[in-house]
Amino acid sequence: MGRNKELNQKTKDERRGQILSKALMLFATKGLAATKITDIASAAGMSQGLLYHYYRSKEDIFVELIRSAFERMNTASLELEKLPLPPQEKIRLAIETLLQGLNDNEDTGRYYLLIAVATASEAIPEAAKTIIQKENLVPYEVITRIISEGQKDGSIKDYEAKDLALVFWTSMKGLAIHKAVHGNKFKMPDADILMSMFI
Amino acid sequence: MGRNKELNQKTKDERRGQILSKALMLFATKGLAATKITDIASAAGMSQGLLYHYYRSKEDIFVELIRSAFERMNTASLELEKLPLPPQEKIRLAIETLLQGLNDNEDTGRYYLLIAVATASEAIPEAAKTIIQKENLVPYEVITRIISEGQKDGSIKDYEAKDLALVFWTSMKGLAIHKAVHGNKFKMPDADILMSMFI
DNA sequence: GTCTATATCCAGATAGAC
DNA sequence: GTCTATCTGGATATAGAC
Repeated sequence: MGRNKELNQKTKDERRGQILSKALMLFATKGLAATKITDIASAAGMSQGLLYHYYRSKEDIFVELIRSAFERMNTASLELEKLPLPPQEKIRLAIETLLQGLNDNEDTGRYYLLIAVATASEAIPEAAKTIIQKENLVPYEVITRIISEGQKDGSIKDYEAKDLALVFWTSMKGLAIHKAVHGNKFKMPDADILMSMFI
Repeated sequence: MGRNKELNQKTKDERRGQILSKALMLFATKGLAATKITDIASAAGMSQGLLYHYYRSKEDIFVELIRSAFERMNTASLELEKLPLPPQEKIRLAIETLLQGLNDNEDTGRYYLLIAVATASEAIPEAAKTIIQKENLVPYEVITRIISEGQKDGSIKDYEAKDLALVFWTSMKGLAIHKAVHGNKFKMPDADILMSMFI
């Protein structure tokens, strides 16, 4: 009995995961408003009606994805900061990991694209705006701290740390968008190019 | 008689310009699908009905803006290339002009944002896709040529010219998006930071 | 040229059968 | 859990009066 309940919960979670994955692709390439609930349902292989068994609305799905995107990005940022590496190596690792992620895992790029497009748009649910406002700064702050540390020991150039952090993230998001458009034809730039802003 | 016709045409063009300017702001901040035709009409101070006197559809307005955005961007690129300056000075001028434009003229940032978002989106009119496909490469090609020239005389670093051009433009578009979100709170980074990838 | 009113359509969400 | 059928609302575009 309890076992059945757990099993049901598990398959339900899996189903939700499928829906989220398809919705991520659609939201990233078409945006929230242009993505129809039927698009998501048919991409996930179910009827519109059934989709409402798993999510209460299109906006709920969107908010869930935004939450998840920031959780991944911010967790990764904070993990990076904790690594026992000198600051400039953290920056290099961040650049290489992000470029690699964009190349290898399609969802990685889509999460960044989703954040980039959602952050730029006013036409998103209030709940999503709240999350963005609360979470958006974390990666900037982490990178700023790493850069400041590297500037103290002289291993990172002496531009304003905030400026460097800004250019770091805007460049990454720009690359994510480009990747989303050109897909596999897109050859990653050499990480050294980006590194040369820092060292 | 002919004079009246000209005058009418002129005020009509002005009215179209007002509509385009308001639509640009809305499309840039909300996207095509989330922008309602009534939003545009009321922002331009007219009824929905009247708007259809000037444009046949919301998509027509969008396509017109895309066309105009690329015309500006590509003209500016080609003008830059023709200037009697050494290659690395052209790069520096491009960066400074773009950062300045983002700072001073609100529409400049919006045009870049419109291009960035439209290029990333599948949910745009076919006519817009055609324009993008045809025009999108011009700035990349111009910058690539300038970089190659600078590499011949040794004044620009020897990374792959195409990679450098890609990072150049993706960074610029990333900054444009950031500017659109944070508006006036947004302090431009030092142009030297971006230059340090090239020299 | 400009407005209000309206026809038409389409998408989000619900109801109810299986 | 899953589907089909349907209600409802809202947005595009048109018609017609001024």
